Amino acid sequence: MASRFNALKADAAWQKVWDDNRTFAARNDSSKPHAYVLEMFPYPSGHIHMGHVRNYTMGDVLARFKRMTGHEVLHPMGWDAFGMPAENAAMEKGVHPGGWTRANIATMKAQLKRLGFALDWTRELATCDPDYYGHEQALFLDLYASGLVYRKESAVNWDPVDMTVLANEQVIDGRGWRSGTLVEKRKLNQWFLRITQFADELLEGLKALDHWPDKVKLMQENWIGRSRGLTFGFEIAGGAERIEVFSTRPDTIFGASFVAVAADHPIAQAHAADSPEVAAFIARCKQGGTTAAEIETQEKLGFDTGLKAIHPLDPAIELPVYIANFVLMEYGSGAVMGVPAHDQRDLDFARKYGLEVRRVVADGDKTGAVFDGDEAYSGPGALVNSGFLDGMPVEEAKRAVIARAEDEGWGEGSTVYRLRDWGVSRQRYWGTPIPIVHCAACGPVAVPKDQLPVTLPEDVSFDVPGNPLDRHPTWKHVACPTCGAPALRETDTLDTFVDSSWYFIRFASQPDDRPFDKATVEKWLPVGQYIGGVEHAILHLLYARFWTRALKHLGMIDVDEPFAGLFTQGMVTHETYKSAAGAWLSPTEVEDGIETATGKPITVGRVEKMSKSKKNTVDPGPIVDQYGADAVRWFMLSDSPPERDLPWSESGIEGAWRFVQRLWRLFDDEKSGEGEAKDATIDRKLHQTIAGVAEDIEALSFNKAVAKLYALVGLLEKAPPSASRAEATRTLMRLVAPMVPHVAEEAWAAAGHEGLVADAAWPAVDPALLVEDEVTIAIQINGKLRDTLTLPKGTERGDIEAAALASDKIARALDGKPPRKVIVVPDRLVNLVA
RNA sequence: GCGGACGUGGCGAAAUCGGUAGACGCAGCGGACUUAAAAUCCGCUUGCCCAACGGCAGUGCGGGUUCGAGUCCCGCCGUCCGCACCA
Repeated sequence: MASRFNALKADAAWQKVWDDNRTFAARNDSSKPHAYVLEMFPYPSGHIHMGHVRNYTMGDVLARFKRMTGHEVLHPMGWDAFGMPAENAAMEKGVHPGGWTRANIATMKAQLKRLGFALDWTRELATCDPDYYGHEQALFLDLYASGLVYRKESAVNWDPVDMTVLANEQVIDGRGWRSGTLVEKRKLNQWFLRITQFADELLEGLKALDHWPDKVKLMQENWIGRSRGLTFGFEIAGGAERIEVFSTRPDTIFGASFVAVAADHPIAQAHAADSPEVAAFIARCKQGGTTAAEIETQEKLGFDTGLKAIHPLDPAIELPVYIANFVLMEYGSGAVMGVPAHDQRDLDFARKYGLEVRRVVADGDKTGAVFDGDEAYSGPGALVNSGFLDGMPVEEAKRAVIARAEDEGWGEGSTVYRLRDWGVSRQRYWGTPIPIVHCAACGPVAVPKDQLPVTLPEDVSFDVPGNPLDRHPTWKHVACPTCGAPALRETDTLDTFVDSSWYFIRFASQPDDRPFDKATVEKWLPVGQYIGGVEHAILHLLYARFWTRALKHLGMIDVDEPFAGLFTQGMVTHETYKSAAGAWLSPTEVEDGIETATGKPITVGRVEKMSKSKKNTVDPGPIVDQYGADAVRWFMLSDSPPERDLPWSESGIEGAWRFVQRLWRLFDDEKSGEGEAKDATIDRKLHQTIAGVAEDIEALSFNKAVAKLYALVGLLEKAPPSASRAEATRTLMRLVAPMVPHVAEEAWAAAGHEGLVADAAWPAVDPALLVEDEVTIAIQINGKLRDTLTLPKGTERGDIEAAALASDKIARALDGKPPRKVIVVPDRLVNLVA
């Protein structure tokens, strides 16, 4: 008598059992091998979205599987709780960022629990809790003491109407999001972490990360951007000044036709003092925001200073010196030589200002000095029109120029990085206060550790733009810790990326009196498998790697890399809908191509990332209530490979729900207990599935594991009763347990097992059952399939060939002519070349 | 602008080492069961040609290497992601 699986009831019951038994609490001192499975912790925005569900389901399957294969598993959860949205909510709704955040955490925690994740909630943390950020302040001061923290001027987006700093996100089409005014760059004194000191280590360390996606390693490599080149000086005609430039293409030095400096280069600044025109041009360069995309896509502008730079290899050549808006003060020395023929940006600039374009690298048979066209040539070739370099290939010429510069003393070979130091100052309230006091007499002074945490004041207002900490009546006024004189607290807070740069360490070890215990951390780290969105491929992951190395540098931890394995999952997407009137419609407002409210037909748009603006989001809450946690989890794992986008669909979740019911019927089916005969087909399929699913889960190829389980279930459903069928059905409970744990527990208990399936061992594989004794062999003529044969595995080449030639279809296709050549791949195919 | 990826039926995909393209799921179509519906079960399902046997084409586009290419190489096109103050 097949009953229905009541997901609502079973979900709640088993979740309570896991909670009551503290089934998923990790024990630091367990003798089992340790496994640390971590998903990127969420920002508490208010509700769990499908992306979270997908991310945490993947980690959960792995965590549960690791437990079943004998590991002590750490699978924690927490909250990346500082950030701008809380302040925006405060401005819009008049709520306190802290209250808003904590309410969101409560909501989202309940939603996560509803999905039955095997999480160790005893280690839950929120970064906005002083118990967390106080330890972070201590770590910041350790870095400060070791010289890894410093202060310098750096540009921010400035809204001149609201008189406030804007995040890049708050700059829309070059304008402040509230005021609508054009944004400017403004310099502020800010705190920086010396990540560049670790540039080389961070680059070299990538090589050891075998379980990271190649694309992420490549992106980090390009981001760090190590390049070897020549740093050299141009003398200025008739002056004492010298301009130092860096070039990765010193070989093209005879092709230089201008020198360009950044707007905030000292030479530009010096000339601004004498010339209103220069000052005006520099002011123009300050327009616009600070993002690389904005700077590099804006029109390339230059201003001829009238200065002439003397070519170091030929004093007769004088190059004009421009101030240019595309040269960055942060990279190299803030000045470049322009070689238009072999760099696209330089070519655009030269054509615009009518500068010489001289070919110095041969492009095939094009060797003339006059360079036509608007496409720079950056490929390989021999040097031409370059004096002593003529005829050398590019790499040799680079070495020759560097050698000569070092010989003659006007330059030297150097390595520069694209990576810049990490600016961590934020002019905002809802973040970790930077534990520094500014004293007129003593300068910046670290807050003594026994005075930590420096906590955020609760009584703040968001009715006017700007940083509430800065205008708070009392908070920033303190005595200098060194001399006792009246002083001011730093009112900037830390970038939230600092919070997420060590949370995985605090998960592993959480003493009250210090950030972590070294020995305990080393039991768990590195994280075995880290899972999250690819949008974090560079910044978060690089900062966390840096922070780990910095702690090692301080002797606080003996770990090089925080994440041994990394997986970046795709987004959850959904169709978009528009009403007849052209407004976006949410999926709940649409049924069968009709807008429910108006009865009018709708337009179905592209499948896109779920977003509020397109209204194509699906709230997991009601879906879980309707279909149960297992169906939602199963859907998240099915069909799409985890690194690719997953299109959410109503029919898809229904299919997943039907599968959970099918499983239950199979488990509940009384005939599975009957019969004594063995069934070799089932035995073989079962063991292939055990091995295959294990392999797929380890590789995070959940979609493939799902397909294998479907195939096994399909076979069992159709099979007549037998001992093999009964055993396979019982074994199946453990195979699906990591993915659909609630129905698995229910069936496990109903079958009379003691204990939980969550604590059961992964079934053992009989290797003898993994191999097939017969194989299907394809017979091709000229690579085209003409017939297939079933032969015993391991049949000899000659016998395979004979069997192939004996086929009627083959004989007909060959039309009596013997093949010219026969290729036999044992156990695979025969290809006859006619 | 720079950097990274992806592209296979109506849809999500599979093909792990260059060896039978489309496993598995969704949708669709036909059938069984039912007074009816739901649920469930069975069958079909890349396109074109053929009564059938079967044949031809086919993995974004154009070339190439190979007995054999979704897979390797060269050149395009399209889509998506990141770019340092969103998290």
